[in-house]
Amino acid sequence: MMLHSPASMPSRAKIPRPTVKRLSLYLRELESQATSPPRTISSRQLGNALGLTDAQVRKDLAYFGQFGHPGVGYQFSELTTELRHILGTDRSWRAIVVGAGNIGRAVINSEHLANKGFAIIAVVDSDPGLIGTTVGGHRVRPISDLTSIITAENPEIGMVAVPANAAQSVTDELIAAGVKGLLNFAPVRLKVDDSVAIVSVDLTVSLEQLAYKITLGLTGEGDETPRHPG
Amino acid sequence: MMLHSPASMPSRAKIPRPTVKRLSLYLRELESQATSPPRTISSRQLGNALGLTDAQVRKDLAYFGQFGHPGVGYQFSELTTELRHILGTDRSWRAIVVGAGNIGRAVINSEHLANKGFAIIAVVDSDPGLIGTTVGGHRVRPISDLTSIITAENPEIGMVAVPANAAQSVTDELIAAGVKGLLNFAPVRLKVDDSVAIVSVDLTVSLEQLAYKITLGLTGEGDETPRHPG
DNA sequence: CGTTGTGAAATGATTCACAGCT
DNA sequence: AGCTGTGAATCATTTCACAACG
Repeated sequence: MMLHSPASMPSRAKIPRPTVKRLSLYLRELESQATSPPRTISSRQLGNALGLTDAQVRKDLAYFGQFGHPGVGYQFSELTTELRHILGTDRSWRAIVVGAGNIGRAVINSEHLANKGFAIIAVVDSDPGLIGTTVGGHRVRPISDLTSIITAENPEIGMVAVPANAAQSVTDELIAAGVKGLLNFAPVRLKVDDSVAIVSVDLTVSLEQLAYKITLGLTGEGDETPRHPG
Repeated sequence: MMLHSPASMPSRAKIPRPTVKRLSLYLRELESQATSPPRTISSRQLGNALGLTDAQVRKDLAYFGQFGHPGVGYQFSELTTELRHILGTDRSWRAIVVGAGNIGRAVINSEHLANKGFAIIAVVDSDPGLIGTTVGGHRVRPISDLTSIITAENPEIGMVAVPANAAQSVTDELIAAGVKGLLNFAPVRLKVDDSVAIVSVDLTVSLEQLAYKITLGLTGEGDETPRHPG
């Protein structure tokens, strides 16, 4: 089974950053149409569903291989499998959640996590009032156990769901203990050496983007819209 | 007082979409350094804090006016005020939250909302088990009241925090009732006419992006990193 | 002198357009 | 006929480099 890592592939063109985000959308769309026939979908159909051009869809997919069938389109099952493989959700991931507050609880209880192969192996918090309580089937453990938990269980992912002022120290601990990636919900830029991948979700930023768009009368989703429609 | 709407400005250059996201980051950084001196910050300092080049910072800000002082930099208070004005968070916004599940509760309880001028005017849900309960000081009301609440209170924003299969119908109702913008947490692309602004937050997409980055060994935040560092 | 604001150059991403396969 | 994959062209964004300013 081939991996999509630079070393194991002969040498692939550089992937535009926006492309990877769209791969998630392609997969989401395919999965939402999980109902049986048709067994194939064309780049035009897939693009229409997401507000993208057919050329964009084909170009994105072609960066990773030749999954399509000329005259036919893309097979649902084949493309779904490929996208999961590219994105890495065809394997299982383990995550430790730091912070059992509002956001932490929402993430822990999200059924989407498990569906995508993400397993929460532990939940920790610094609040004595939360430690020992149960959240989504997980007993909240003291944050002082963070390093020993990671050493023992070796999760690849740390989810930072603590207030902004605690985020950097939590991050430092997670990295020192050996996590490979961070999902950051705190509204700060985390300073890290380049040994770790980061994806951030910031509600404040999203709200400001929305306020900006409303004020200017910009409509639609904006990041998924063809630039030259027609 | 000038508005940053197309009609009221003499005619401004087109704003790159990535620029607006960075404006939020600039504001976030300024606010996190709210402690007194220094009273000014240079484009280089601001860029360094966010992993951006100084030129990027200056170019972004220059799209909206001349806020800097040559030889000095940008004044904290002045730039903060301007950014809030551009992003629209110097006025107040009202939002109705649809869905009092995991995500809905997290959003409602987020203190950042109120800090940024976003007021929740109502929470509705379709689950009889939730209706009547209190979430973050708000009594959960039946979703059948959605339209009448909007008609009466006229919130600009609807927050869609319902399962994917309910998201489109909720959206249709929100738009018909007159909201101007949507913050969508459901993992679907909402189909809307172009009378409404949308910003989406999809945890599944974020997780997949993270899995992809870890698999490829990509490090850092990726969307905020200078392309030609040095 | 250090720093901004900004054309011009360089880089990156999207769309076009069409050869080639089914 | 319908569709993919892709080089070439177009469009968008970032970086460079420097004049002008305090």
